[in-house]
Amino acid sequence: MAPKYQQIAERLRAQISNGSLRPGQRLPSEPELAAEYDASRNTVRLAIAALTNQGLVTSRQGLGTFVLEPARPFTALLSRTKATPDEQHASMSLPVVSPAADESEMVRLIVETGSASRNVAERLGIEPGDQVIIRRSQLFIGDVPWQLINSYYPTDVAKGTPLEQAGRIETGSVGLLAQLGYPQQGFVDEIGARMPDATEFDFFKLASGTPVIVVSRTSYSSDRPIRLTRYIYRGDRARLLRVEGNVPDTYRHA
Amino acid sequence: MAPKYQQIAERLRAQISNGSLRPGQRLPSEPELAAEYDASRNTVRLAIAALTNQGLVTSRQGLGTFVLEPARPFTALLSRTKATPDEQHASMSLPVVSPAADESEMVRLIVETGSASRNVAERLGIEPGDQVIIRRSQLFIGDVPWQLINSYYPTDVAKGTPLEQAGRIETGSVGLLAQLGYPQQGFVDEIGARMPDATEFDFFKLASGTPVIVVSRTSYSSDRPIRLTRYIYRGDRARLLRVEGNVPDTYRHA
DNA sequence: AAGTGGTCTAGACCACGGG
DNA sequence: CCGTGGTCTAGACCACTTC
Repeated sequence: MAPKYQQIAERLRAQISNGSLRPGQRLPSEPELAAEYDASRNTVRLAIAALTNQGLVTSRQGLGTFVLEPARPFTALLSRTKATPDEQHASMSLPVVSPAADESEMVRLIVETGSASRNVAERLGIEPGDQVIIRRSQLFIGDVPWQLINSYYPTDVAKGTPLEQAGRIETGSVGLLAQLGYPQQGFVDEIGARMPDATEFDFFKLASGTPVIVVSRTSYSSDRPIRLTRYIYRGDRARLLRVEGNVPDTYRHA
Repeated sequence: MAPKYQQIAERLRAQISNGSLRPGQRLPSEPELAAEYDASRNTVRLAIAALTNQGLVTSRQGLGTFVLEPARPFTALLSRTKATPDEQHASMSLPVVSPAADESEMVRLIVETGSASRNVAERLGIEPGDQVIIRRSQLFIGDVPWQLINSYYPTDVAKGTPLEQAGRIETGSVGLLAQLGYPQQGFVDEIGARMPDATEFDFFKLASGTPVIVVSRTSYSSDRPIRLTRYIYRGDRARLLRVEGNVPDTYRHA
């Protein structure tokens, strides 16, 4: 015999998946559910908490609890079959293939100096606590928060360069690094998922229970790491696409 | 003024991050915390639920609530600079680089026939509901559940072949497909993250709040999809590694 | 003002794990 | 046995939204 709150959650889940509770629709209020299932309001709230953690519903004070729309994922390319390495590295962000890349728009860029955490130091080949120059960007597609980008540069690479200033880098940061004597010759991507921190939670307006995907790209020039870039996406709306070998052109799953 | 349960959560979070509560250590019991913070036990439980959802602690009935060990991630390779395409595709699973691949061990393989979901059908170029042959594997590293692999084959490809039988494929499934007239010529990877379903939750013995990473690989032969393989990892212990261009050999971050 | 979810209390009994 | 977390109740008051 499953606990009562799990039974209530199961009934509501079933109503959501069979369509009798549609996306956007309001659930019965907590007192109504309590009466319907002969339970206390706290027990009903336990059931709703379970559904919230699974990303099925979201509650708003004063309004009610609503079935979430299934997320339409955006897709970012990790590689392109036909792009030259230059093209592939020119853009600061990973290219977006769906929907149209034109909608992409950067709205905020913060440049600051900080000390390297253990993880950052390890990848940049410096000591934890060493100064690094950090460029933080927030990108939107239309008005939807799409990704956070945090780039870390060793001080000896970026000190006294336009990288230290806020504002767009006209030639692209890869081009600028090449001009500075650090042509990008390769990179390593590490891909992981975790629960968001408070900043990420707020930026993406996440529902509780939604993870983020993190792509950590360490770029190298002549065997020396020159940059670490972290691309952070909300897990429920991002798909990373990678193509290898010959595949038909019809792989663009919406 | 933040709600009391958030204040309690914040205090406990601070004790965890500053080391006064160490990984593996038991938290004070719920009645003790209630007394310490002059709160009811339900309020303490709200605070603990918040920490659980963030993957910081886990509770076990009859024992207590414990600070989780920070996960030591395993790393799987999405690409290798020096491997030939054949080497790269020979293994059913993505190669593990850390720790030693020798520890990898498959313990369970189930082969069944089912009907294609919308997502599977779309990628295999068939109709939803069409029959597909499904091979499900569970892999461990040592005795740690490491990944789930679900492979979907169109019936006209796999019907009457060893793919339909349980048991290892001696030449590797890619070699077998080539013998059957479907040499693998390319693939598309789609990478995403989501919260686990019940099967995944049990297999990985996940704590509430841990996402899974899913790599969906569609393999093509002569412009025709011949297989869809889903590699499912627990998000807190998996890192996917991808190398492009020339990088030093020291990128093996433990 | 009325209805919603958010927070909180002070109890109760149950299920599990270890001595 | 006892102490742990798991479930559940029946209230209360607060904060937010809409009318």
